[in-house]
Amino acid sequence: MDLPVRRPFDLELTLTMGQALRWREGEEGWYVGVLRGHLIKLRQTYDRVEFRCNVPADDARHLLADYLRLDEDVLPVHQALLERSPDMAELVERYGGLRILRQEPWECLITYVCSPRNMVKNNIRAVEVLAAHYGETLSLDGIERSAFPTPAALEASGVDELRALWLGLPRHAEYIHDLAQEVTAGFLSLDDLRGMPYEEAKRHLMTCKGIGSKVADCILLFSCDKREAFPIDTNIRRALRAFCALEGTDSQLLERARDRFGKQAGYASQLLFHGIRTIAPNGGRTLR
DNA sequence: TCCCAGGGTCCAC
DNA sequence: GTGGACCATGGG
Repeated sequence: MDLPVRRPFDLELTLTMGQALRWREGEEGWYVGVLRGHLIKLRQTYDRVEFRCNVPADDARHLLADYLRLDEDVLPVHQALLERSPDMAELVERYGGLRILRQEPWECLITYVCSPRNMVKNNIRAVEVLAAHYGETLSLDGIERSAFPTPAALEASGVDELRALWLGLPRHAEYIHDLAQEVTAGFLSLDDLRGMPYEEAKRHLMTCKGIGSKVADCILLFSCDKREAFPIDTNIRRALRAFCALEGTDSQLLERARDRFGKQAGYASQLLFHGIRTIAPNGGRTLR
C-alpha cells in the first residue's frame, strides 16, 4: 500500500531531522513510528510513500495524508521564501525535500515541554519512557512499540511517579502533570489552538507553566498549522547569523525573522536548524 | 577546567 | 522589559 507524494519530498530527512522524535530506522529502508495510537512503517520510493499499518488501508491513508501534509505543495513555499530571502537558496536547494509534519498536539506539547535544558537524545528517551510506562502496547510485523499516553493516563500517574522516570529536570514532571490536569479538566483545549490566530494561540499557550516563547512556537508550528511560528534556540541564533547575517536579542531576532520570512518563517526555521547542524563546521559555533 | 546542549522561571532593577 | 543566576547531567 502506498501514497503518491509531490517531489521534492524527503521522507527520511523529514522524519529524522528532529521535529518528531518517535521515528526509528528499521530493516529494509522502513521507518517505524507511532502515530495517533497506531504503529506505522513508512518508506519512500521516488514519488511514492509505501506504508504498513494495523488499520484499514483507507484509514491509514487519511492518517498519513494529514500527518505528511500531502495536500500541500511545497514549491510555492520555496518560491515565496526565495523571493523574500535569496540567501536561503543553498538551503532550499539542498533540503527542499524537508517537510513540516502535522503532529498530534497533545504529544507535541509534552514532547517540547520536556525539551528545555535537555539534550535531544534525552528528550527522545523521555518521550519513549512516558509511552512505555503509560501508553498502550502496539505491535506490527513482530515490532512492539507503545502509543503516546493520553492526558488522563498521565494525570493518573501522579507527580512523584513521573519524577521517578528522570525525564530531564524534576520540574518537567510537574509541568507534565499540570498540563494533563488542565487538558482533562477542559481548561486547556488543544483543538481550539488550531483555530486561533498565531499571536492569540501563543499567548494562550504561554500562560501554562513550562511553556515559554520557544516551546510555544514549536507546538504551534509542528501541531497547530501556524506556519509563521519561528522557534528561536541556540541553533537558530547561529544559523541566522551564518546564513542571513541577522543578529540581536531573541525578541529582536523573532521580529526580524518574521518580518523577513513572513508566512514561511516556520519552514525557514527548519531549513536553518538542519542547515546549521549539517553544513556549517562545528555547528556554526565560533571557535575559541 | 571550561563550555554548552532545540529554555524557562524567578528575581532584581 | 531586561539581565542574571539557577536548574536531575554528560560530552567535547
